[in-house]
Amino acid sequence: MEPYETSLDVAEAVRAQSALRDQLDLTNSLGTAPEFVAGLDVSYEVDSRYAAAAAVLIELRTLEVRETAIAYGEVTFPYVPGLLAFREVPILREALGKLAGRPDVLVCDGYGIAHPRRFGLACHIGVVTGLPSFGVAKSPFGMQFVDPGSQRGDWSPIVDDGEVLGRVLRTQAGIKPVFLSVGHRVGLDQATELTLKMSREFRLPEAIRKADFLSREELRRRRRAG
DNA sequence: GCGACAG
DNA sequence: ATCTTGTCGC
Repeated sequence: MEPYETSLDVAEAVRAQSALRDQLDLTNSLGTAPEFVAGLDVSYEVDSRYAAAAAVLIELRTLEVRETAIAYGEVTFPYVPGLLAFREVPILREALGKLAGRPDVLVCDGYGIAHPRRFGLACHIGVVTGLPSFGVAKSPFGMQFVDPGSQRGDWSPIVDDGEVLGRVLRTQAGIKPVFLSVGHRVGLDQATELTLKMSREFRLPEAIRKADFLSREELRRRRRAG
């Protein structure tokens, strides 16, 4: 069974998710100094059927963009909370495949293991690419947490059923925090460190921000072209 | 049964 | 996610 074939219904997707979860590696395999991160994001047309995905490769040391890639196409799977990956992974992989450079780690707009079935978008992307990955989400997704301190770098645990699944992390003083969780082959401390490193100026990590802008720009460009 | 619900 | 104006603030 192909993990993301277009004909899956919700029940089949849940089963496919469960099968993929068996391949999840929660061990940190990032070295002390990863060099390149690829940020991923998807923007949708108004009809929510066609979308643009962006992959932005940035150099961690400088936060400068090294390379970008775009994919555009129809998204068939509906948005179902907990199954976002079945909607976004195919087009994200297409964008990723256009990158010539190889990222050391991927950052997704969404959740990793802080997920109802412990297997969010960042886990999917990590497992299917084999690359280390983690997720940075903008809203709680029903997760239980207490507000972290107001300073940059302050965090509090995301807990579900007594399990620590991630962190609510303040990336900018006095600004709404982000919701961090690991995807694949990355430790929570490493993901936290990378997120802070990439969020020097804004709430969201640069790689995700750039991917967001780029995918939106692609939609605008196509609208203007016809 | 009803509301909540990453993007 | 996306539809949307003005507005407050640096």
